[in-house]
Amino acid sequence: MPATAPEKVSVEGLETKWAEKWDADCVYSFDRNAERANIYSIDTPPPTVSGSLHVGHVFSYTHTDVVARFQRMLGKEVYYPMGWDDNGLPTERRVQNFFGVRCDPSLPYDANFVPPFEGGDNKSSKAADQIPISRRNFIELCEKLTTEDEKQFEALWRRLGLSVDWSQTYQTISPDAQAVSQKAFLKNLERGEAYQSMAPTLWDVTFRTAVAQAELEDREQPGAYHRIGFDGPDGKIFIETTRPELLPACVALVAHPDDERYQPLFGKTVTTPLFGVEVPVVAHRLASQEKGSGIAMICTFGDVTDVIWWRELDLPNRAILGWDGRIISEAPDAITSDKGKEIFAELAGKTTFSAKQRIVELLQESGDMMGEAKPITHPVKFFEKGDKPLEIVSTRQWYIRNGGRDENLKEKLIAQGKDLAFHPDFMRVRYENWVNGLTGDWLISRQRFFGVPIPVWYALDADGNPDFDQVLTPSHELLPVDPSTDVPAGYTESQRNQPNGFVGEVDIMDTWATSSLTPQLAGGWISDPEKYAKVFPFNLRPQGQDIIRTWLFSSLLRSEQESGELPWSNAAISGWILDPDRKKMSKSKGNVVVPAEPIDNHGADAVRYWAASARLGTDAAFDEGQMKIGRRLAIKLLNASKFVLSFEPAEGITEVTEAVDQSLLLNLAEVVRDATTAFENYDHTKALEVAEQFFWNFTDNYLELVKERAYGQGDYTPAEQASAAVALRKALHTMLRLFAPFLPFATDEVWSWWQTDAGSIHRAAWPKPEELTQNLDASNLQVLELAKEALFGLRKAKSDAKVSMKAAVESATLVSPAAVLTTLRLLEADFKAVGKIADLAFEEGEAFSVENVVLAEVEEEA
RNA sequence: GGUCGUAUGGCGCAGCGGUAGCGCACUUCCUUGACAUGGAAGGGGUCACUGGUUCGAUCCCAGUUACGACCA
Repeated sequence: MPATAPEKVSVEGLETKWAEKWDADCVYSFDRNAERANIYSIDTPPPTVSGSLHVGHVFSYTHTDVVARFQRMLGKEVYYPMGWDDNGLPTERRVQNFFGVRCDPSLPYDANFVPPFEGGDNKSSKAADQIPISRRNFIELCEKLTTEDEKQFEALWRRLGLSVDWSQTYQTISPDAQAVSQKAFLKNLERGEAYQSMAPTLWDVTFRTAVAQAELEDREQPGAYHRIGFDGPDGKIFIETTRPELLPACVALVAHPDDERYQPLFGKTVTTPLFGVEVPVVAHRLASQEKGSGIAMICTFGDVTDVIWWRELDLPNRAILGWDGRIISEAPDAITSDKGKEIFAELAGKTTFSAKQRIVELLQESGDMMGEAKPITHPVKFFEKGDKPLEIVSTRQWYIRNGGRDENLKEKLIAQGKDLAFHPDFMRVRYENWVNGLTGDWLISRQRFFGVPIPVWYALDADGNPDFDQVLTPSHELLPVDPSTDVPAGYTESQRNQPNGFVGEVDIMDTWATSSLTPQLAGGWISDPEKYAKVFPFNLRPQGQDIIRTWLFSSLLRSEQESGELPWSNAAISGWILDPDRKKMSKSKGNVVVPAEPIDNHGADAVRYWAASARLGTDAAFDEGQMKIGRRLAIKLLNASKFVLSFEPAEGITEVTEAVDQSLLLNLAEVVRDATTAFENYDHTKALEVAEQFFWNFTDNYLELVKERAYGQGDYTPAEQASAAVALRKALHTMLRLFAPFLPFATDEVWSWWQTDAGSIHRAAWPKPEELTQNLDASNLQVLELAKEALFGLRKAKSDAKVSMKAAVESATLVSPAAVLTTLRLLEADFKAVGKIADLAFEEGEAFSVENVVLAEVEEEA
């Protein structure tokens, strides 16, 4: 096939040219008519569109893309969709600040609503200045805003060369996503996997919402031990507490059962200072003998240990904290003394901070507190997005069973995890640790306004009080519903909030309740069951290691509950991008690199090369040096290809006859084998490495050695010339395809110079070793390596003589081990040509070298 | 504190039970016919530390230290 390479080749401008061409030719379109067995489907992570992109995204998405491209070339029909995550707090805040609105689900939908402004500076605006609008209006604004963000993301992904089918996209707040989320919940409810419960709940006072185990983090906080005396049967008993303000919520004192100091007190009672409440002294294994005085007060509720004690020891509930994090107005019934009631009345309405100050003053006045508070630092639980410590408040919440309280389910989930191929394998441990460490079911209700509503109503009794046991649900065809505006079957809107009527659930679902359904969302569980059957279970879930406990776990759980099967067969876990100081890149550290920059500076293929050079599960540095190497590779590929294609085989000859030419193809066949195995094992770095190593050997050694012959000048027969030219083309044809997943732009550019009828390289067949080795003598495998050794000797001789590689040589002797001398003699003509040697002798020796070099007379330049 | 991972030339990384490799950087050399966004030849590491297994360990095992991530 004739080739038409440009005069001067360049990597500049390839991104735009090829992104447009691929789009126009639908190179990456998914053909839904393919057989299931021949489909490779990817559960792409939906990026948070209201967040900003950084190079970490480029890194991990490239890992997925090289796999997608490999599978496509293997002949698989690749389902590679893109999702946009616009459900959740980051988007909620952005919409609030951008449009100056806030979501209030109690308001009706206003079809003609116009926001007060557009383009807020994205800094937090005051709630008082925000116009309250209905949930539907809010979601519409969200879609409006995120559409812009999605365009930017898509443009970047196209520049990077992700082979996504852009007709397959979804949004996590879209009506379809809401329907999927609600249907899955309703089915959980029908099967008894979702339930509501009144229980102590970790509560964020800023966001005024319950928080799940997966959203917690511990932070070291300053605190102080206060030494407080309780009146016991034989005098004062001192406890040390960091939360004296919870004294009115005290229900018991607790010590370790083995603690001899307190054993005599077990079963007796003591009296709380200030409030005069009689509380028992109890024993529990979780009480620490070393901490403080070894005896602690149990309050409802100071921390999660209090909850455990309260539950296991069957203690009363004397909660004193409200949803706003302030002391409630009504004192617990246990406080009966006038003095106690008086003090409590003074505390009511105070924040925990000022309540603590006041209590300490009172304790010091009454002499119940010993000395001053002792400052300490200790770990305190926070909502990962919050900045105030979590409180524990008793509320009614919705839960989904997750194995935290069910050993059978836990075992099933662990077993499912063992069937999932993690890449790298050790990442499974993180999943198992999380499952084994679950302490309770998944709290999925959130007291927020923006999100997917929990699709239920409750019947009201004759007094207008909700009967939470009478849950009213919509039929699946009506989804999505919003209980704050829609009406349950059998009721009318006029019955809302009326005695014997109904009330809509106001809570929304945890964003993970929707994100855990990305396989169902991306596959079209509701919207396109036919497609869903073709793509589910997915072949690949790519994701970060930090969200194994959340996204991976919850997705696996939902699929297990819904269909009893794994949602994917492979999970590819990418590492982090570290800045040059080896610190994790994150917005808060201010060390984020915007992805457009490296693409501008080095080109997409170069950036992809850098990303693809890092193995799955391994953190990588942001390394521009690596991108320069990738760029050099892409440029070299263009130049070498142009050169290779400049050699036309002599008319009608297609045979590769020369030993060194056969050796090249035999070696390449091994590389194809290795690269294929590596890719099949999700080891893309290995696949890249072997291809790259071969390529540089190809240009530096083989190409140099045979180019004189390929020119056809000198004493070469047409068969010898053609042997080189044919081998060069075959090798190029294969190497381009090996590089295609990594350098999609440069490879398709070269491909287009000569494979004019074959379409995009990205739909070409992945190379097979057999394509190369037909009619070859396998014993020639080592010839290329020998030639290389001899070539090194030749170059060293010239380099030592400090002359150009092209300096003419009158005579020289090639010394080599006897065993290979015969083989080397076959290459005499090539050696003489590349070394410009007039007279080449061969001689036996221990190692390869070139001796007795006599340089030709050089005419002195004037 | 627990779990997992990492520790190899200045930097970034491969590797393997038999006394170390690649790329960048560095030194020296090469001007013209694919490529100066190039080519060639070199120098440089007791493979974190301590024990153990082995004929032999950078590679296997145990422990220590440092760094990172996740969890508490």
